[in-house]
Parts: sequence; structure tokens; C-alpha cells
Amino acid sequence: MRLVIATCSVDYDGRLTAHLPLARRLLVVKADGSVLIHSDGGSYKPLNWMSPPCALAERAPDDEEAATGVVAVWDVSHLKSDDRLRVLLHEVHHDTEHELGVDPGLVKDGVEAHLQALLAEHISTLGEGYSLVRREYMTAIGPVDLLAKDAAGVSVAVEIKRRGEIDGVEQLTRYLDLLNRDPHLAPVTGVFAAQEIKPQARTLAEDRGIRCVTLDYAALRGLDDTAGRLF
Amino acid sequence: MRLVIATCSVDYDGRLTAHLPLARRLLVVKADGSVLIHSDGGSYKPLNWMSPPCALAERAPDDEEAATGVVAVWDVSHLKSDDRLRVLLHEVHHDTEHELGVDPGLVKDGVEAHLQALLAEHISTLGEGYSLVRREYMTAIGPVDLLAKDAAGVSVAVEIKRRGEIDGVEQLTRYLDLLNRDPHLAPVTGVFAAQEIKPQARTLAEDRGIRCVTLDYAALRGLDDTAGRLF
DNA sequence: GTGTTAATTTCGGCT
DNA sequence: AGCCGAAGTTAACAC
Repeated sequence: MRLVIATCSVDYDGRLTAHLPLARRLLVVKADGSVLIHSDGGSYKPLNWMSPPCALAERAPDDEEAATGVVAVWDVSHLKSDDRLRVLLHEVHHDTEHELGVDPGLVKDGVEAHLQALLAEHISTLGEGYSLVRREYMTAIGPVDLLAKDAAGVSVAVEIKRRGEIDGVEQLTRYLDLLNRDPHLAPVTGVFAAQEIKPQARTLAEDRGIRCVTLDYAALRGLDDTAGRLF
Repeated sequence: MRLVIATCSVDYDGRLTAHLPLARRLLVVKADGSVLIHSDGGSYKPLNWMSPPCALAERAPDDEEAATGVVAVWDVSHLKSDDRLRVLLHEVHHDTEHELGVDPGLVKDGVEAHLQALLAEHISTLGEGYSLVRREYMTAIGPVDLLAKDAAGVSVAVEIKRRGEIDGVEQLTRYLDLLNRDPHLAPVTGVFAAQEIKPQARTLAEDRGIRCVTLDYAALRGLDDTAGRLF
């Protein structure tokens, strides 16, 4: 990994065209050739970048470039598309190289798959007398997150999201249309369950007769902890 | 901006729980307090991070930590949520500080807004005799990208995407349902226009009687250049 | 390999 | 300030 602090301007041409005026920035060149250009603020997203696989060619400035104060030029080009990144370096304040090796990678916990597992285990969160039929109930257009039955024995299709938005309601609607054509299952009602549900999504869901349920991840996990302590 | 190359392990606890085993990595501390943890590969996304506003507290290891080889501990906590990032540094290979100043920011060109402006100017791309009624034609559920009339005077709703996927077809379908209830407009036909249309989206659109049009950004821009040269 | 869906998404625009 | 939609999204997973 190479770390460079430089006063530079940057031009990107590929899926769009973008330009960064002259300023002091961090340039990171990774072992796989990818390049990141970071400012001293913002978030984790670089101002500009080139994804691997790509190649960096460093060259001296031509006369015209040198006349404007350029001391080096980086031409970064993607190997599979014609995306290009050109960095004009006007002043290099820092330039070091570091050996890092391969990273063992991140271990995650608490995403949608976990919500689904937790809600499957505690299906009565949806209401007294609910029972789970199965997780990932397969249909022609994809798996429904949960298929359950309510206290009256009526089928309930459950779509789970971390954040409930309009797309999720559309998805559940397509499943319900399909499931309700199956005489063995119909009528099937819908539940849209998420840690957070956007107002527009809630409105659309309720217009379609789909019930919205807000999930409390900490509480669901707490139920698990309790169960864990009991056995 | 502070750049540190260190052998470290990382734990994140917030919207989810995540862990990074001991390895050599790049740690970036930005002026606004945000922290990025990068490996020597992957893409522009860090292995782990903390978004601003947040605060970094660096402290000496306690006895237990010191016994496992920890030489310093970073506690990064978000100021508005209870997200936490803890970095255990086992060996520091590099540690430098750099003044960067405020970045003037990125200038973009060629995104959806541009496609919409270009297609609005060259509406006849959709067919001979087409005329523009208006851009961002407002409806109760949001604005239709373009409303036009074809050579026969029939209303046409146009949805523009950079990449045409199923969501875009659903969106246009909702608009068409609504617009066709308006006796002043009905019947309204649909055009799904994008630089690239996914096969599944195309199939769904055509099943619903929506015409698909592939946009050539370079050609549309070229029309503009030509017009520019004429005046 | 292709297509689909989630993401600690981030980012910008508008209400 | 909050909500919505796009992104040079990227990345994981299923088929």
C-alpha cells in the first residue's frame, strides 16, 4: 500500500465525467492497483477512485503540464472497461510504501438474516396464537421470508426488512398475488415487518391491506438471551 | 488527517456487531473525527469505519490488554447514537499527521438529471412527431420524469433511468395507473428509457405494454454540441 | 457467471 | 430537519 499526500487535481472519465479542482488530498494505492482519493472530511466514501482490476502508470509531465506546475502525472485505467482516472500532482508532501498482507476479513452479526431467524423463533411477536409454517417459503418468483398461520389458521406471508421502504411492499404484494392464486393457501394475508418503516411504505402497505409491524432487534435478541439462560 | 499503519484488531458495536481479527491495516483519522480502517485490497469501502460526528479517545492498555500485546487502545464513539468502535493496536508501524484544508468538492456530469434534460431537449429521439408537455409532471404519488405526446397526440409518460431495472418499471406502472384515471389525459402510454435495460425489466415492461428505449448518452450530448455550434 | 438483494450503505434534493 | 430516490453504488448470495 502506497500513501501519498499531494496537492493535486483529478479528472475521471467513465460511467460519468467528474473533476476535482486543485487541493491537498490523500491518495491511497492498494496492492491490487486500486486507487482512492480522500479529502479530510466527509465519510468513508472517497472523493474519487478507481476500482480493481486497474493499472497505475506514473509519468513525468509534458511541457504544457510542467508549465502549470505539474510535477507528476498518474494515469489509472481500468483493465476491463474504458474508465480512466488522471491525477495531476502539483506538490508531493508525503510518499510512503507499506506491506500489509492479506486481511482475514470481517465477521458480522445483526443483519436481515438475523432478524428473520429471530422472528421465526419468536413468531408470536406478530400476535397471540401465530405459528410458523416455514422460513424461505419458495414460490415461482422467489422465497417469501416467512410463511405463518394466525390464531384462526389463516395463512400469513411475512416480508422482513431492516428498513422498510416501498420496494419491500411491492415485493410482498407480488408474493401475495401469487400465493392467493393457490387454492390450498388462499386467503393469504400480509405482514410487513421491519426495524423501521418509512411513512410512504406504511401508507402503501396499509392501502393494500398489509399489516405493518415494527421489530425491536434488542428485544428479540433479549428473548433469545432469556431462552439461553433457561436451558 | 492522521495516517497510521498498525497491526490491530477491531470491534464495532452499533447498528450491528462486527469484529476484525488481528492484522496489519491502514487507519485514517480525518479532521472531523471520522475513522476509516482499510485493508490492502477490496474496493473503496473500508473494512470498518465510524462516520462523523464522532470522537476518538486514545488511551494506554490496561494490564489484561497489555498482557496480550496491546500497546494502545482507540475508543471511537459516535456523538449522536451509541455506535462504538474499539481498536486494539498491537504494533504501530507508521504514524504521521497532515494538514489538508477544506476540499472544494467534486463536479459531476452525466447522471440521471442530465439524461432527463437531454431527452427533454431531444424528445424526437422517442419517435417522429413527439412533443414535450413537461418535465417532472407532478402526480399525487410523485413526479413523472417526462410527459409527452406522440405524433397522434396521445399522452406518453416517460420514466428515465441510468440503468433500467424492475423497480423502474414498477414505478412507471404506478404512474400509468394513476394518469389513466384522469379523463383529460387518458389514454396514456408508457416509455421506459435508460442507458441500459436489464432483460428482466424489459420483459416485465413489455408484458405491460410499456415500450423500452435505450438511450445513447454520447449521441444525445452530441446533438447538443451540434446545436451549440450552430448558434 | 449471471442475476438478485442487502448495506453500519452514502449523498443530494426537496418538502 | 426529515423523507425520498439515485449511486461511477459495492458486496454477498442464489441459480
